[in-house]
Amino acid sequence: MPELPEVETMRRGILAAVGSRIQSVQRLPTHCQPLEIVPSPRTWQRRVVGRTIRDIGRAGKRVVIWLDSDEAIVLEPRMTGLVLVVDPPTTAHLRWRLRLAGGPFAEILYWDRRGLGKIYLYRREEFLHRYGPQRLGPDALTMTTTQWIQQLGQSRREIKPALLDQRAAAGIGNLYASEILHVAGIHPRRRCHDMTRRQWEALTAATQRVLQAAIAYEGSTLGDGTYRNALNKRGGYQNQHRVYNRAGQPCPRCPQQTIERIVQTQRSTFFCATCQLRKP
DNA sequence: CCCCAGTCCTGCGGGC
DNA sequence: TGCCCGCAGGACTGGG
Repeated sequence: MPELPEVETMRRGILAAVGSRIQSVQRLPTHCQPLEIVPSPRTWQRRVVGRTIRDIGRAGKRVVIWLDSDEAIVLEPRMTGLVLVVDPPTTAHLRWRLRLAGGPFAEILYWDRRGLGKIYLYRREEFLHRYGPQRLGPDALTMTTTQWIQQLGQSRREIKPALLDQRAAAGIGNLYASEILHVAGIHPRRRCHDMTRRQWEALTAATQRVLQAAIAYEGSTLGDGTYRNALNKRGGYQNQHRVYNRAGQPCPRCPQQTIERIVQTQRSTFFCATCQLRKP
């Protein structure tokens, strides 16, 4: 479930590791396979051990650890991955460990219950190709109205599935797509090419408002309690959700109406049919 | 090119 | 009570 706010929280949680030196890198017990780690463990040793962490960034929903060798470790948590500097929720699903020296953290851990996540090691050119503008759109947090219209203004798709397309905008997932459209007052089935400039402006503002607030609350920890920050603490934004997982409950903007759940491209969408109009 | 369905994976909750 | 099935949705693949 980690989307932009959760991954940004992970990034901030390990940011103080900048300047630390990597003492070892380990794949943890094989009984928690499969977790794809590319390339081979030997290559990891050779290219990573002894390097210093120069910067920690984010590429959409991935944490990027930049080394002084100009290589990047990319942590892609997908559904249930966590990046931790303290003991994980369980030892069973601990997948990967970076031991550090010379900074505040002894280690950075990667834990993943379902194991859908991935970890990559890229040289700068590989990274730029992999996450270049062809593969990954502008970061949703700072995207402008002009960029939104450039990316999706001509598309005949419905807006909600389009928000999940990482080539259009990087970082939005299923939860925040519904939240953003409710704040913007846009119907999830509205076609992109039918949206007015005023609606794109509303979408831009809503995206920034929702994602920034979610970051301030350190992300959303849903009912299963999986998502945690780097210190294994829950996020708080789930208490601010307007529509997500709230089918049948009153709309926060028009309390006499109830939130509806529909399915678009095999994924749940939550919205209010009264204040999210299909027409402008 | 554009878009959608299928795939991976685990834990949980509903139904019987 | 115990079992089975469906569902949750990240990113990617294959195909219409």
